[in-house]
Formats: sequence, C-alpha cells, structure tokens
Amino acid sequence: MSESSTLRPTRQRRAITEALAGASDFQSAQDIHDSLRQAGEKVGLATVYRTLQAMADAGEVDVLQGSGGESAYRRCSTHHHHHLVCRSCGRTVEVTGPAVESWAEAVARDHDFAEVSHSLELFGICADCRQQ
Amino acid sequence: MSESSTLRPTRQRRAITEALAGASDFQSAQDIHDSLRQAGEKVGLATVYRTLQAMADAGEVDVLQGSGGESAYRRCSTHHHHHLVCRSCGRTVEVTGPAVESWAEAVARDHDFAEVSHSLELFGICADCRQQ
DNA sequence: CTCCGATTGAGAGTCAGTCTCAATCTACCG
DNA sequence: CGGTAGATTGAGACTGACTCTCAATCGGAG
Repeated sequence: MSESSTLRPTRQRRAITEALAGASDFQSAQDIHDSLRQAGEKVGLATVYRTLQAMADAGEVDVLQGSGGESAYRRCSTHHHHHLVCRSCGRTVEVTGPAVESWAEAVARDHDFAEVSHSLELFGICADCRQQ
Repeated sequence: MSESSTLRPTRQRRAITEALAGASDFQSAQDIHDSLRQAGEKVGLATVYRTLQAMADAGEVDVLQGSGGESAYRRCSTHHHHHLVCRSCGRTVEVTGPAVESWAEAVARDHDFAEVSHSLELFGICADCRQQ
C-alpha cells in the first residue's frame, strides 16, 4: 500500500515512455514490446508489462480493456475522461461527460456505495469507415 | 454469417439455463461449469462457453467484463441497464441511466459515429463491506 | 569507488477461452 | 418406424495474454 518507491528512471523506462509518446492510438503491451524491439531497444516483455502497469497506476497512461481481455495503453492527459473508439479503424476520440460523472456519484450515494469508480467506453463506426 | 441456426434445446443447454436461473450474481463460465459438474450434470467446458456466448448474443444474459479479462454471466431482463458492483463482495445492483444513454448518443452524433454502443460499469464498496 | 537495493530479462508457468474432429443426438422425411 | 442430414457435444490440444521466479545487472547515495 505504501508508495514512494525509489522508481529509478532507466533506459528501458525511458524507451517505453517515448514509444507511448510517439503513438497516437491505443497499443497493447505486446505492440509496444514489438516496436521497441524493432527500434533496436532491447526490452524484456515482462518489463514492458511492469512499467505499463506502474504508469497506469500512477495515472500517466490510460488503459482500455479490449474485447479479448487484452489491455491497450495510451499516453493521456491526467484529467478524467472517456473514449469513443471506432470499431473498425481503432481511431480514438477523448470525450468528457460531466453528466455521467455526476450521475455515477448520485447512483453510488443512492445505494450507499463508497469509493466508486466507473469504466465507460463508447464504441461505434466513424464517418470515414462508414463511407467505404 | 447467416443465422436462424436450428438451435436445438438439449439437456446441456437446459442445465446451463437453470444454473443461471438459480444464481443471483455474476458467475464466470468456469464457475458455472464447476457447479454443473458438482450437480452431477456432465457438461463439457467448451459447451458451457459456446452456450453462454450464444445466450449473450441473443441478449438473454448479461456479460460483465471482469478486470482480469474474464467474462462473468448473469441472467438478466432484456432491457438495457448497467451494473453497480461491489469490489469486495461482488454484490450487484442493476441501475439505469437515461441521462447516460442520451449523453452517449449526443456524443456519437457530435463526432459522426454510427452504430454506437457503450459499456459502462460502476465499481465501489457497499455499505456492508465497509462496516467490516 | 563501493555497496545495496531497485530493476531487468529469459523462460517457465498460469489461466481464460477457442479450436478440432470424431462420436452422438434430434428432428424430420418418406 | 427406420434412415439420414445436420446440429451438438466433449476431450484435449492449442492460443494468447499476462505473471512469476530468480540470478545477473544497474544506478545513485555516500
């Protein structure tokens, strides 16, 4: 439960951070591992997972629960928001919903639940993909 | 891609349906398989998965994407709703959010996305668990 | 420079879920 | 009522994502 672990900035961590910075859409841990390898960086798969998880914990990246149980990561602003993802091309739009936030809180209070968090994703087909 | 498959009502399917009817909370496919086994019903794991998926497709059961990428199933009314789940004991409350539905549609229209669906779950700690 | 704990990585292990394919069952036909 | 086509089943191999283990290595405080 404690934190403030020493968390050293190593070559590997830097590489992963950069890989995330360079990508605009969600990537799975495996994707990142691959591109890192191709870029010549030698990073172990386990390290990628560990680092990604740590970053997600710290709120530095966003996690999207893929349909097949795989997680996709993306560098994101730290403020709370949700995603509208194209089912076909994967394009992502960040959206915010104050209405949703307050609704969630109200519902939680209503049922006497504490420490409520919510996961919300929107999936659809974007205009471009629809034209094909 | 066609459907209207003949879908025969077999012993196994009936057993799975009953197992779902008897449970009040979400259960993973593996859970269901286990209890079926313990109840003396011989049903293959693959069959449980197949049947559950078919039922989910048909909208007869609700699917909850667990954190570890595992799916939990539950017999549910067919009308659209969301869930408030206790992180500690797993208790589930069905909730509806007209505000959310319309917000989702508005956002979708805004960004010109079609066929928009959304997944939304609320997680928290229920009053009982909090008292411990 | 040295030391110690944080970090790494290769590979084995875990776990949910899917696939394969021969055997089986069911509904329906003649 | 027997025969047949096609749906269904199940055991187990397989996949893919992720975690664990543990010895080797690294990085920074002193």
